[in-house]
Amino acid sequence: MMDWEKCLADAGCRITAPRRVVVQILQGASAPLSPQEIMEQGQHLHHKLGLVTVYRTLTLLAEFDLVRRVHREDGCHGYVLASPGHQHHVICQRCGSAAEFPGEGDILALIERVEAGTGYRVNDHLLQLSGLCPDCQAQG
Amino acid sequence: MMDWEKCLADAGCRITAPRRVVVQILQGASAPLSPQEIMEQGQHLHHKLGLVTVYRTLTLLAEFDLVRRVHREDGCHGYVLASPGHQHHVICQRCGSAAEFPGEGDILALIERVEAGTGYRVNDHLLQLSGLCPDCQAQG
DNA sequence: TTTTCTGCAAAGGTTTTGCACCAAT
DNA sequence: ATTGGTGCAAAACCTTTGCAGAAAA
Repeated sequence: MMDWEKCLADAGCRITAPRRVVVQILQGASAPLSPQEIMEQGQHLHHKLGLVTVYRTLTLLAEFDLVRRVHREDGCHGYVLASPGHQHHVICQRCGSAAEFPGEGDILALIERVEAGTGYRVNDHLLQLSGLCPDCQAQG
Repeated sequence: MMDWEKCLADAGCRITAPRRVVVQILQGASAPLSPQEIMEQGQHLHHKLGLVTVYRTLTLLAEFDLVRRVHREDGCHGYVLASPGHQHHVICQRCGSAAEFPGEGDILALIERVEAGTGYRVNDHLLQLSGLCPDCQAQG
């Protein structure tokens, strides 16, 4: 239905019920979800869904850049659907909701300065902001 | 001897041999070390050093911002001594060495733009670059 | 039919907790 | 002497792996 299916199919991967469920849950999520959370929510749609399959599906989706992995304070990883061109997230410290922002321009300028200053060649970057979403700010 | 001791002592914490060892190992490290690695190296200085104590020491040091936690590809966390004002690191993907860079100026500008664009209030940020250090670039 | 995927069970690795002993103040 | 720290063992996690059965192509 969506082009993640084409993306997987072109690579010789099969479109299965568990994979559809994982994507569907992520599509309805406003915050990064842990594999555990994806399984719990996904079992309402496919009650046989196992945690191992969720992990394997997320790994697969991540290989195709269809999902992005973010670090959560609680130690496990969260996953969000990747929208092309918007590679970074702000995560609310209170309710966990996430918003994307485009930051490539600023980052590239920073990276150039770092390369000049340190001598390192920078291939990748991890940028994640945290704070309070508008709703949680209003609730004081 | 150094001011981390004063920092802990002022907070009512004791200066013990294991804590001295953890700090000493981190002082001699050029790359972020995992708790396991800190324990292994630290046991040359204090052979009774236990992994649990390393974890607790790192947690304590992190509370005082004396040490910074970075994410490693292998899933565990790495720790580096924090130098005030230089809050970010570039990590070499090949040899693991790390360099610090000051990026506050660029980051603050970015954060202001994100706050304006998303409505979130940003309290904290995680920025970590990875690439190749000068030595590893030279080695092809 | 053939190959891939799934799900269970079990293992692997990191990090945390409980508790008795030890050490810094 | 008190209080806090240490280290062991064991628990609690998150995540990965092996394998037989199920499902997609």
